[in-house]
Amino acid sequence: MKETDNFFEKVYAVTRLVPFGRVTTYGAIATYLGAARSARMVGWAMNKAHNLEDVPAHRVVNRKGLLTGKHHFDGTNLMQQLLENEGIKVIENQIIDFDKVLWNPSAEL
DNA sequence: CAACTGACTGCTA
DNA sequence: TTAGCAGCCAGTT
Repeated sequence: MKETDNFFEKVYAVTRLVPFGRVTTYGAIATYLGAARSARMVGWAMNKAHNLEDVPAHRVVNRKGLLTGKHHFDGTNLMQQLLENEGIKVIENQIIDFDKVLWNPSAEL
């Protein structure tokens, strides 16, 4: 493939470092990587990452706490199911107490 | 070769 | 306050 996956590689690394029961946003990761305006690229990285079991893409949601990417998972509510499995409450694709489960790499790291 | 879409975000009306 | 629009990078058609 490509060796310049530094950006994507970092996305995978941060996503994998997300603590149990916590979630992060595309913007948070993008900003942490220095590409605040490239939040979409994070989503693109997740698209490829969803093939990698090592990358908990279900812990990555948009800034509203909405499970925008759940549609990309195998099942229809697989992403929501995984989040609930971690103790995160999700209703109608929206994370409850999103501010409490939000994990900021720039702040925590 | 050119244009559009896409797991988003932030600003302006 | 809520709603709408433009900007960004990369991949696909």
